Amino acid sequence: MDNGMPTRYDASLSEAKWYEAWENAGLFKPDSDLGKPVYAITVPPPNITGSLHMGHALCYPLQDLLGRYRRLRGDSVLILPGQDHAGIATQSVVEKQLRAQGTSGAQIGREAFIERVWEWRTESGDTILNQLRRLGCAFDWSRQRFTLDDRYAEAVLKVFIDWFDRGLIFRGKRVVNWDPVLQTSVSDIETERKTVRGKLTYIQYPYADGSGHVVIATTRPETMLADVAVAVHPSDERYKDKVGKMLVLPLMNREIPLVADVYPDPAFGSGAVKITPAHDANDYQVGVRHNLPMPVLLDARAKITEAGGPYAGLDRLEARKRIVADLEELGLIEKIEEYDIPIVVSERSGEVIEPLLSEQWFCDQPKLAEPIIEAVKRGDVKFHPDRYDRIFLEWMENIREWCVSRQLWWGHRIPVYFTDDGRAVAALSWEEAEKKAGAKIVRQEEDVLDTWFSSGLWPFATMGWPQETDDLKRFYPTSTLITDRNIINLWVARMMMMGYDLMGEKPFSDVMIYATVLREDGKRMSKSLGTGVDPMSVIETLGADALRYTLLSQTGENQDLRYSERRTEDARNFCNKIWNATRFVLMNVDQTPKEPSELEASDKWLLSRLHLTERKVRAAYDHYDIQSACQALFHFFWGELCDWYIEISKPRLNDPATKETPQWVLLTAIEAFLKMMHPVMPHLTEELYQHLPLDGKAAFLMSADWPNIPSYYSFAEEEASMERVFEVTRGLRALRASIDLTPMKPIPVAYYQGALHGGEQVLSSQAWVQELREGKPNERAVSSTVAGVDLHIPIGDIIDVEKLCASLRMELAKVTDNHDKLKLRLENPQFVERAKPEIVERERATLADMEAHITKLKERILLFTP
RNA sequence: GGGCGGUUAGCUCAGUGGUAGAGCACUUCGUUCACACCGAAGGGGUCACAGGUUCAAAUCCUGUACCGCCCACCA
Repeated sequence: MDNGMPTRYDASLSEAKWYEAWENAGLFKPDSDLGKPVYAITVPPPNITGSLHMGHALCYPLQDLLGRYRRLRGDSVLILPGQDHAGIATQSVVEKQLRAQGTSGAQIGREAFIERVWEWRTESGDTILNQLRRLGCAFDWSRQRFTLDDRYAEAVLKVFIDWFDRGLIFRGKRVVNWDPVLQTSVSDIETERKTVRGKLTYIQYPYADGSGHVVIATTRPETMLADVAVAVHPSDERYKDKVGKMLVLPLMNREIPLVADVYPDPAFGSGAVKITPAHDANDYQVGVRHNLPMPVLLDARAKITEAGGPYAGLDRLEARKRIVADLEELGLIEKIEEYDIPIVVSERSGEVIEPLLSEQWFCDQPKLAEPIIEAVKRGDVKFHPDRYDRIFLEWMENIREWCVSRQLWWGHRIPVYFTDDGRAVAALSWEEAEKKAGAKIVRQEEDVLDTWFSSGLWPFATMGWPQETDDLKRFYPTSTLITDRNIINLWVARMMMMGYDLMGEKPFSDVMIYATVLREDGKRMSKSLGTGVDPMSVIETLGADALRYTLLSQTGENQDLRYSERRTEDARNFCNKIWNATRFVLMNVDQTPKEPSELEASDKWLLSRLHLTERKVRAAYDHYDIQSACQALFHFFWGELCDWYIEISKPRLNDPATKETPQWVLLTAIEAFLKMMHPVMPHLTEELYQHLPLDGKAAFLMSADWPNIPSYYSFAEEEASMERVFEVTRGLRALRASIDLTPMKPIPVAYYQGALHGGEQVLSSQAWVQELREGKPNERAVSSTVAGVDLHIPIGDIIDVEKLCASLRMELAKVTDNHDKLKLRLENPQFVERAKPEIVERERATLADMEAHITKLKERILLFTP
């Protein structure tokens, strides 16, 4: 009878088993039936340096959920995973390893270094992918891609060459973010803005003609060595007659001009700004406008160059101290103030970023952005939540050139070759470059491309582009992109630009932005601070499905999600509840029951709820509103199927003459529920599905169809009457509990007056009521009224009369209070006039009920008052 | 400086005009053969604040405060 199923669900037994079974059955690959609608996701590639964190444990199962859902709905689904070489992140990890071994990249050279990185990748690169398997992600591993695979790399170079030839990529001198430790330019996303307490130093720059001085303020005094001007606002009265004069740059004894420019804010400090074009993006603009020289003061390691004269060779911070001291000695320091300085820090090295003028490769994003803006405005690509439409558009409209070159080794080397006569051509190889240039090539560009350049091709390079593969034809454009909000601009925008430009079509239709997973206290999880929760250890103790449910059931339009392990325990309990309820059904059903011709009210009620649940869940999944789907499923299963239907049907199940109908209803409900729950809890549902005695079921739940709940399972009348029955049942239980003040045996008899709508059976099946009678008892009883039904439980004299009266009076006070308020409202002519008629009608009925209730309460109080 | 999100029960959050909801936690009761990772009954909220619109506001409008995130060239 117990069919061998233990009383607790053991996640560790099921999870590995079913994952392997699915994979062996080839279920992670798209259906070969070309007639089916397609659903495709190219999964955001995790870094090869990565290991799983809670954000991943949400993001990847979310994609798995969508894939599994669409599969059940009958689509041919492709979920294509892969990895990103993550240039700067990976290179800095390997550099660190080399340093620990007492060597460095510079020492072993480019080729040996790259070899080392590849070695490291094969060693530990697949860790995170295996962790995704552990989470149950049904991804098509046979199509797995890596951004440095040969074919992928060729696609990257082809794009570069194409854009170079079309003038969309060009070389230029700009002020970029320079990381002095990693010695490369870095993108804005690889930097972090902070404010630190520092000093603002006011320095006097004397006029060359001896007519006094100008005071400038700076947070980086050492940059003065490369100053080429001082700027003031043209409208600034204080300098009206001084513009054009020359100043003597202290310490360097160089003459620099006082220029008028719109950049300085006259309200700030003295209104005069020192101009260092090579080390500040604003100053650079001023330098360009006034055609000023741009001496570079810092080298790649942020040491002072020859341009710094006597300070050459010093580190910038050392130079800063010396310069302030020297100026002090000269009496040129006006004052030094404590000041909150905004600084930019490299995410990878932690070092303060130096703005540095250097020669880099740039991509003309403003040009590429044009079609994107139109597309989003047209609704070609939609964001979820939709507020991101505007945020995205705003950024696209203000987009700037993109520095695509990195001074790294790990990545796609820029395919630009220089000829002996100084020209640059882009080509796939040295030979091709010579042919293309018609000249001798002397060297190839050393820099590599920004990681985002290659990941921007992800939706189509993974499918074999630039070849016209079958996958591309079938699955591009993809359906949904799931990502976190931090990389909308850096990654999503690039995929859009590259997709529209190179494929002539959007890369995906929907972009879903998921919540940031925070700690329980609302703070960020930080790996370096050790405040993160490790998903793998949670999976070990509570199971992958419980973790998935925890995160997915909190996924909607919210921007943050607080993770609490307690919630995963609740989710585990839910798994167990599903396990045991199904176990109960299996203990009572040994073969497929036939669909009955006649249903009782409770059967119709459950089927009706099932029907409604299916509609809710489907709509919720369709709108990425996973939390509503989970809520509907939880409520249906625990609150309706378990709490009510199973209990109600027990007497019928125990009688061979009546058991078949509830058997069929239970099996129908369980099967449908498992299917709907499957995208969230794939392992548990598969395990249970395999036990179900269903004729002609699919080999795997994973490959089954979405449940078909016919609309004739909708029974409004039975729903309403059963709800009333439940209310009465709860009322009787409450009545029982209210007299349980003293030890009580089961109630021998309960009375009722009023229409039970077929609920007699439900009430008498309650084991604690031995007999149910219609009418009113002659003896003393406690009573209450629920849903228009009077309930009485005879009590003899074993009761605390005072306590009972007190609680009756409290109830009376409460009801009277509500009654008076409602009455007042109904006496207000404006309410009766202006409110919707059905509202007024309803309120009148409520008032009548309240009046009846009050009368009864008064009677009952009298009954117990001596 | 600009923009966005949030503020509802002890905790985590649903709830877009009609007398406040869920899960957990808490209190009391209960080991009747699916499940104690369970069941039953309870207690608990002037819906951040101030105005306004409306017969009616957690819900719509305006403003304020606090928390968080994003963007930004103030030395």
